[in-house]
Amino acid sequence: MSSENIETRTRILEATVRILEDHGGRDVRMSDIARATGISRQAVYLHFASRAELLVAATRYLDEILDVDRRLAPSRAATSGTQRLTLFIDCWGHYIPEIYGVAKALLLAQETDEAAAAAWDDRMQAMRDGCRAAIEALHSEAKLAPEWTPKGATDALWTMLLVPNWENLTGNCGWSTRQYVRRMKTVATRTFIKESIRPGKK
Amino acid sequence: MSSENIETRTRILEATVRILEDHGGRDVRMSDIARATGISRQAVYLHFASRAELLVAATRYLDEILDVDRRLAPSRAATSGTQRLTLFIDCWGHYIPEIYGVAKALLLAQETDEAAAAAWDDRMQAMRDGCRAAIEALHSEAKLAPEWTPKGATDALWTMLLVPNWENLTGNCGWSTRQYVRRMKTVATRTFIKESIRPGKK
DNA sequence: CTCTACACTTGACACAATGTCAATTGACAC
DNA sequence: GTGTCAATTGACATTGTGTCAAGTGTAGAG
Repeated sequence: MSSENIETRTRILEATVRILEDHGGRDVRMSDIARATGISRQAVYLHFASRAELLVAATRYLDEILDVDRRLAPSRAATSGTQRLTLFIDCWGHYIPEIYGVAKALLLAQETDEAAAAAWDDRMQAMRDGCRAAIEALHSEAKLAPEWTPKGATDALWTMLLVPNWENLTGNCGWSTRQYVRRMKTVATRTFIKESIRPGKK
Repeated sequence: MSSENIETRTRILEATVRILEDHGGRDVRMSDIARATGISRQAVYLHFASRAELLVAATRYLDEILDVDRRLAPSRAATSGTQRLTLFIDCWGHYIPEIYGVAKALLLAQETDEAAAAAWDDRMQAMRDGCRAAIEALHSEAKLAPEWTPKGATDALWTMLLVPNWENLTGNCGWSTRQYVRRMKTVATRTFIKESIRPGKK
């Protein structure tokens, strides 16, 4: 039955997300996912053509559950560029830890797999759009620091917020999510907002 | 003869560095290195126990050639924290493109190999020391922005300067080395130096 | 001149993990 | 009952690392 089909597919995705979170996205084989789902390794291939396709589907599945659009609403509704920037960092900083396992797996798969690379790239471009929107908002209010063009500032902000940086700061440097959010706001505020009108600490 | 031995070893390292630079550190197999050296694949294992060991040796070999210590001298000799910070970024920004191929290969190997991970980590800790020295210099002159502790600022500066960020900015964002250096100085200066005494654009 | 040492070669193989293929099982629907 | 379809089992191709064993060629030592 087709509902069986879909049910199994969903069970695979659930197991994939769970096991990737557990293992931080590393050392998870197709056979591990199959075992966690309770089916044979080959059965996974009846639903997903390749490991990369499964990872991409798991990413989408997780995003649906986490409801990214709703999370981004506050930033989109911001009444100033400064607010938009800090609310975006808030949103992103709390989002990363929830997707980290799956994101890391995709990030690793990206090195060897075209499809995974494209999926990751697509995701990161969406994040870049959020950065650009915040920078554009600042720019249109003439609050962007004079050293920056909107494009340069977007590049810099985007890069700072990339997952490997979060990984380094929370993993190797021991920052908490709270510290990450607070300090990335500090970096972004100090770096991009013209000092004459810069607000004090949040 | 032992000199033959060392000569071959050096030829392998030369070929490794060359081929890694050519390929941006990706898709370089032991057999490719052997072919580029002009020996059999197995002969490479007579000189290096594993791919990771070869990559680590290639990194050291390249560092010898590039004379990292000499390059760092200006930053070390800086008379102010601000100068130390910007000279460090200068040095680092011009160093990365020269080591990128080998660094990227080590970075990729790191994901699957303990020894490569340790070697990379060691290298990055050395870079972190440079960051810490610059931040400490600022701190001791009371020029560090009040939002930051020395440790937090070191973490943040270190993370910003990591290789994957350079990769994203120069690769995906199209920044030149000149732009990278200039803009990273802007980010670091604006982020970490107390505004009352911050200098104008370099 | 021969013996030995040594770097290197050739070819075969173990090992992981992905992905493919073919034959089979079991359940449900008509 | 028969066909359909998901899933199973087991075998196999592939790719790259790393290991092993036997053989080649050269150079120095006796």
